[in-house]
Amino acid sequence: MPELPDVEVYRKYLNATSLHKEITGVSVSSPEVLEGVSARKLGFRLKGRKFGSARRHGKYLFVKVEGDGWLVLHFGMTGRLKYFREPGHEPEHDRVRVDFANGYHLAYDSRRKLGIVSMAESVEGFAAKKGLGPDALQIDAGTFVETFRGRRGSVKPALMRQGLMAGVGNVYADEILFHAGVRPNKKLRDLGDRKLKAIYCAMREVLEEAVEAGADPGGFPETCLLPHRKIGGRCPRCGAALEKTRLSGRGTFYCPRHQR
DNA sequence: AGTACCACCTGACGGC
DNA sequence: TGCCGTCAGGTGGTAC
Repeated sequence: MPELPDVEVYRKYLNATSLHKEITGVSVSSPEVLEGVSARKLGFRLKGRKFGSARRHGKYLFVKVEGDGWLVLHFGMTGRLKYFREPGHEPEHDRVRVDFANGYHLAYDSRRKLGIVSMAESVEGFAAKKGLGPDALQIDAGTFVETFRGRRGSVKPALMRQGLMAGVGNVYADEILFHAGVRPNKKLRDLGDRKLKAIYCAMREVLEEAVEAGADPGGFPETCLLPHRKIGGRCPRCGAALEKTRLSGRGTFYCPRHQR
């Protein structure tokens, strides 16, 4: 799930639940998700401290640890957060858990363990180390056009390259191109500035609406691709059968009729 | 510079 | 019912 809108929703969730409470413990049941920090060290750095507010860059969530750097969360394909109290309510694949003095816990849950939990001294430093481009909701139209103009290759894989721009993943790339009326395998060198600007506008609209909808697939209007994004799905605008192809190894859906 | 393919890991689903 | 192949919204490495 977690692309930019999902992570933005997690950020709000974390802000609403987990700030300014003393951390009394940290347990790591799957140390494989830790990157560059041991379970012991993570506990040592968090215990007795509190979370300040959270930031997001692309698909990464950064939680300020008051007095000591940032906790970094990346969700891979199956990660999520859950704040809970009762022992029976912990999520099924609880990999790292933070305990608070009020008796509640924040769980980093990840079935496939493809995400990471780490610590960083600064958001900017971490983003630079990972080679992340500007955030997809922060980038301005001019920078967007310059970034993608005249590049080799197809438009969709480029939109998903976190080094060029951070935050867009497979599903939202399809959604954005659907709204912009551009075929995912369209070569960037064949797209003029006007069309790139249209893709930029579609991107903003799609991402902002997705955040508003709580990144809940059920919260998307029927006019979006997402509710129809499956084999046998039909274009909500013209009823044409959606095509499914593979691009850069990723499942890709589009309407053959008005994405050209 | 891009892309295809594999790997990481686990589970769901469809076909037989 | 059970087994098997395939696929899944992320990222990173390798080999063209």
